[in-house]
Amino acid sequence: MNFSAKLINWYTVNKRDLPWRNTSNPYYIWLSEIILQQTQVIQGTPYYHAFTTNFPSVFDLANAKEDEVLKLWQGLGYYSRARNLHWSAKYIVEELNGEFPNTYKEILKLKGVGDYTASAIASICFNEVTAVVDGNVYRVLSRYFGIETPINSTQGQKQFKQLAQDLIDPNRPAIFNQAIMEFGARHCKPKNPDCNSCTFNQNCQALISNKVDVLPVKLKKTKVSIKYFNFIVVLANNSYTILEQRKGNGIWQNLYQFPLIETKAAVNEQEITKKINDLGVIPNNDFEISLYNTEDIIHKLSHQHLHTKFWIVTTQQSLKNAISTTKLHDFPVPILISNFIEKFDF
DNA sequence: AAACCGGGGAT
DNA sequence: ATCCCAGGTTT
Repeated sequence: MNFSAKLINWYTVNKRDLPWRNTSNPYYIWLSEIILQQTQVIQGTPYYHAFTTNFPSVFDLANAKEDEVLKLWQGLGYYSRARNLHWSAKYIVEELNGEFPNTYKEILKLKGVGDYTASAIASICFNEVTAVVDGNVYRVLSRYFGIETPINSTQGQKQFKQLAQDLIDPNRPAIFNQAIMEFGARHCKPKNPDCNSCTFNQNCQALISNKVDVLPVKLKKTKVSIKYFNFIVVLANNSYTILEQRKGNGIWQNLYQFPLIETKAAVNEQEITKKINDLGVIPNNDFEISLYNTEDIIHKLSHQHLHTKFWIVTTQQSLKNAISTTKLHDFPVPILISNFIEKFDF
């Protein structure tokens, strides 16, 4: 039996019953693929249910406000996915008459859709013979064929894409693509794969050469930078506060937060008071300040560790652009802010 | 080619 | 503490 046939046999026995496997509606498959980018199934599944429930059709998603889409995406991370999802829904409605594109080439024109996602949708929904290459596929193929080309090099990306394209069953592209990903996720795992019970253990080059634990090869780890975030939690007349929307480049684009003062090092109450005075957030600089968390909250992102202080600033002044604290839950915020809102007794 | 973009699961 | 996750975009 060849690689493809063995793989599909494994899949028919071992596949999970996942929500998006019960549909071939390209809109739902698209939602699932965007949600699952760099996201484990266990984390993405609740969001898939939320989006299909709140936006049952591409028209519903296109008609939503961006804040609504971001709010539903809150906590999932990589928020450009949500913004691009919304942009693409409007594009499909306005430019394509609401009809989902049905070829790899046309699907690729959607924002937030690259080679992997276009291949996945084209194969699963339209039986186009386009091989997917995700993290699972890199791992399975690098091990089975003993390929040591770094998977995050330009050469590696081309090599593995071509190999997957050579291997895909042209008669069953949808099954093949899902099978190789499921096999990577469930059996050929990053750590401690069960090679003894593996259907490929007579032919796996990594197992034969004792290289299972070094494949796939990946270049360089990015180093983490440390930042110091001071959120100014205004509490005016015990019922109003201030939020700002993050603009421009950087993390959490278009999400909301308490006014942020970033510093180059940890600051004390005196220093932050001066900075608040300079900003002129509170009329007449008439406020009292206290630190909510005595120990910095260290919020860890892939490339940054955010050493965070929440400063509680109380005042009796009336503020412009203030919102009722009862409305705080309506805004899309980073999980760091959401956790604070849940804990703090507004 | 390298940097950037989140949050959480698995070990 | 480290690696990884049904990756894509920007610089």
